[in-house]
Amino acid sequence: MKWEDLADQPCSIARSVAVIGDRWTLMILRDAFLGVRRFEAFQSRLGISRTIITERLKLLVDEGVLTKVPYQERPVRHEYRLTQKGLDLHPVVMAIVHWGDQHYAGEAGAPLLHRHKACGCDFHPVMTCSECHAPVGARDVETRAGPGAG
Amino acid sequence: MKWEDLADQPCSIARSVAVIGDRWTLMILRDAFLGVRRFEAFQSRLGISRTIITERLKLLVDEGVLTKVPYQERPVRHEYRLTQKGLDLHPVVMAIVHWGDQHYAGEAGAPLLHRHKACGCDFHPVMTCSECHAPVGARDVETRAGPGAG
DNA sequence: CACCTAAGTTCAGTTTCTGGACGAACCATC
DNA sequence: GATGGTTCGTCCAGAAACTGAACTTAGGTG
Repeated sequence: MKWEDLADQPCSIARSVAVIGDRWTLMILRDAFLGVRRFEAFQSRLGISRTIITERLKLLVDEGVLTKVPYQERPVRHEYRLTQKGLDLHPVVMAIVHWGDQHYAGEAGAPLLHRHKACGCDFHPVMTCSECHAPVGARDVETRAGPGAG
Repeated sequence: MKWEDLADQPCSIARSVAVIGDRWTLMILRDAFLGVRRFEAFQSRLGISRTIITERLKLLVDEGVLTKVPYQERPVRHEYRLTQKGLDLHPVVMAIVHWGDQHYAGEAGAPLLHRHKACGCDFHPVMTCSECHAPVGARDVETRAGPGAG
């Protein structure tokens, strides 16, 4: 199987991974959630080839995760903003952060803290069931084929 | 910046992405959560180079996400099982699945359904605040440097 | 003996990524 | 009006990663 074939699999992970599943795309999304909006800022923060930045931003725009908004005319310059589809990735990003905090934070603790504006507390994300609202662990879930299965 | 430098960044996303952030590793983890345990099964399900399977399984074992357990002697054969650290990735995987279900499911619906054993319902994951237990959206969170910042 | 399984390894050829230079379109300063 | 700066890219040669296919190891089956 090749990368491009992932998008055609009857699997939501494969389809998502086809879009966001490489290292630099995930790092670009991290920065986007931290408020980074401009090409130069993505490039200098990540310190990687401009070619890759160009290509990844284009993919994310084509997929509707980011949108290109002009912030000045003459010369026209664009910035990249998260769309609603991009904002929907927030649970993915928070879940990855939390896993990193759990397993790779040194003695000093987490590099970043997240405060829930509504309650004012520093928090970590807890995955719960949409139906009964109880926390859900790996062993509490049974998987079976759905209507969109191949 | 290069791939290997990601692990040294003072950022939980970078550190996590250094381990799980490439397409094939994420696909291997998907299969692991679906109960796949053997080299041949990973290889034939993904249809990719055996070299990559070998390399990715080794990385995941070295990182403590999977563990190699002999399931027979003479000849000795191993299977790969998720450790607790691996099971901790469940929220990440569920968040990715949910995003795919939201944005890439066709008219037919989701390819896979997830039932919460405790309540018996098909559910989707909801990210909530560990402190006040309310659902958390992208705009409800404020980020600031933590004790482990660089 | 010939053939099969499971879990890898090896390797030549192809694809992708990297770092660095370059280009376009404008603005500011001297 | 020449020089330099900013922002967002493109282009290219070399390096790294990935692919497909054959091969290996250690046994099991008929």
